[in-house]
Amino acid sequence: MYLRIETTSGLPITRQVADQIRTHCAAGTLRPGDRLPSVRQLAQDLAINPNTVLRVYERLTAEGLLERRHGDGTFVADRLPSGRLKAEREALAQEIDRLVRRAADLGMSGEEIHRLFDAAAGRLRKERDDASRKGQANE
Amino acid sequence: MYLRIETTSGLPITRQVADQIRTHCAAGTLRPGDRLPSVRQLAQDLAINPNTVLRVYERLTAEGLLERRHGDGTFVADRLPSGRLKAEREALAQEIDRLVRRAADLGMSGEEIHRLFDAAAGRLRKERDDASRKGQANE
Amino acid sequence: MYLRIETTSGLPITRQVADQIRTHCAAGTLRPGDRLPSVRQLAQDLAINPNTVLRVYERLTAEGLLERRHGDGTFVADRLPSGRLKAEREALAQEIDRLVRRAADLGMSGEEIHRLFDAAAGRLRKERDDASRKGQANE
Amino acid sequence: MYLRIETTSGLPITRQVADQIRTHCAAGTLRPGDRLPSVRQLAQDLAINPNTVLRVYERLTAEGLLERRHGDGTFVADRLPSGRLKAEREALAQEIDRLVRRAADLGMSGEEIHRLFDAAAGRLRKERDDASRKGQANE
DNA sequence: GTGGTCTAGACCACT
DNA sequence: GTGGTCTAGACCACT
Repeated sequence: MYLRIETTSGLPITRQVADQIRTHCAAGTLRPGDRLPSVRQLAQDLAINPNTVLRVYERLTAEGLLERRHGDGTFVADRLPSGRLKAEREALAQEIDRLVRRAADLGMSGEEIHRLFDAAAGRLRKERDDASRKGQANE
Repeated sequence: MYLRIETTSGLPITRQVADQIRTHCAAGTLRPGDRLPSVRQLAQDLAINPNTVLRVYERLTAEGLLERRHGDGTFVADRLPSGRLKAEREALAQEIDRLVRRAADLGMSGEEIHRLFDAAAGRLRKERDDASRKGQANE
Repeated sequence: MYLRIETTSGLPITRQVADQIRTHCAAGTLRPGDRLPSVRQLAQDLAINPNTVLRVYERLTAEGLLERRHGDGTFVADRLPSGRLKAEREALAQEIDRLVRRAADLGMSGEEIHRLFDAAAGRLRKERDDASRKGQANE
Repeated sequence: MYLRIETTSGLPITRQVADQIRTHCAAGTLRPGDRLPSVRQLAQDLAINPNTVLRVYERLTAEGLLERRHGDGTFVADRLPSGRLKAEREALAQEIDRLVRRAADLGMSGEEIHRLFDAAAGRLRKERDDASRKGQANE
């Protein structure tokens, strides 16, 4: 599970982390019963305060997405609320709307945007290839 | 100048409004010397509190993007800080990065994203066509 | 709305405060649309940390019992989740169960417990009479 | 000695177990020199972690209520701290206060509370009768 | 004024 | 080790 915080995005840290966990649950990268990193561990990985992670876990637990077991750890709920993937895709579509609107305001053509998309997709593919190759090398 | 607020985006209202004004200045939709809507007017249009608009105008004035003329109104600065367009395009590229990353996490292919983008672009074109046709009718 | 914290009860402060607000909502002492004390105000009244109050309001909002309006205040939700009163009465019955069990373990007779109940009820009646008389005097 | 844990009460498990042992010592159900269940046994009976039981025994030993004899077991102290029963009854009276207050907040009359109490007492009597009858059968 | 986010740190409860 | 509660305090966003 890759999580990352973008300081430039303007979104509160808690929102960014929660969104990404929601995405992973919807996509199946996180499955029912999976253990999440401990509060302290994730806080250290993301270089944020443990209370901030705790707040995210609390909210997602209230949403029914996670389960916290005292003294044991935090887990993806056994029975995920339904319709997650659809909701996530709709949220994504809405973000694409926003982005296209902004690109249009900047006077970019459709082709330019497609090119930016492709460049971003390429960068991501490369980044993840590198990561997995490195992972193999470590084995 | 089209401005809109998305309550679902998670971004603070001030940030959304400021970003859009910055974009318009960078793109040339707003040009040096152009008058912005009055604080009260914009607040009413966006259905937000005037103080929120005021804070945006203050912030953009501090950035050198706007000029407030006492008793007259708020205007785009005569001499815009340079490099705005480039900065805006870079910010956009970064958002596209984030979005592609999220789409990938949701298990979407590059083609699917392009399709979503085209749909969004189509919707926007239609919306603006309608708006301008309606505008002509009003003249 | 009377709220009080008992340090001897062993229950976390957040739980005590949340329980009492739930009770008031179920009983109708707090009605849909009613404004709650501000986070800072309630924190001061109860002599606890504002973050603690905030956490209570957050949880009850997630439960659908309260609504927070940014920059405005916290309110009882317009449409309360149904079945609150029944749930509260059941919770109370369960507590009475616990208490009777403990009294029995202490070797108290049924009559003794009834007498304790009556004494407690008398004390409370007197306390609230005094409070309302004082309230009238202040007018 | 009957012990039970209520997950709905909001009280920490350690507190619940310790309270009940204190009650039994005050009431004389547990007498000086009596052997308590082993840490593992009690943990198994209550379906909790042995460390949790251990912490309770440690705490009550520090209070002077229990004595741990290395390699032998845990026992009620030979000389119990004085005034236990009175303290327990006062704690109970305080809980009744809390409960009456909450019932009043829920708009219940004194009669209703008495009725709830009688129902609870009846249930408990039946439960213990059944348990002792079953116990005789086992002999 | 109102709520919201985040950090830092102490101490507790459960496995 | 794990999560949970609470305090203190800084700074931000919205009415």
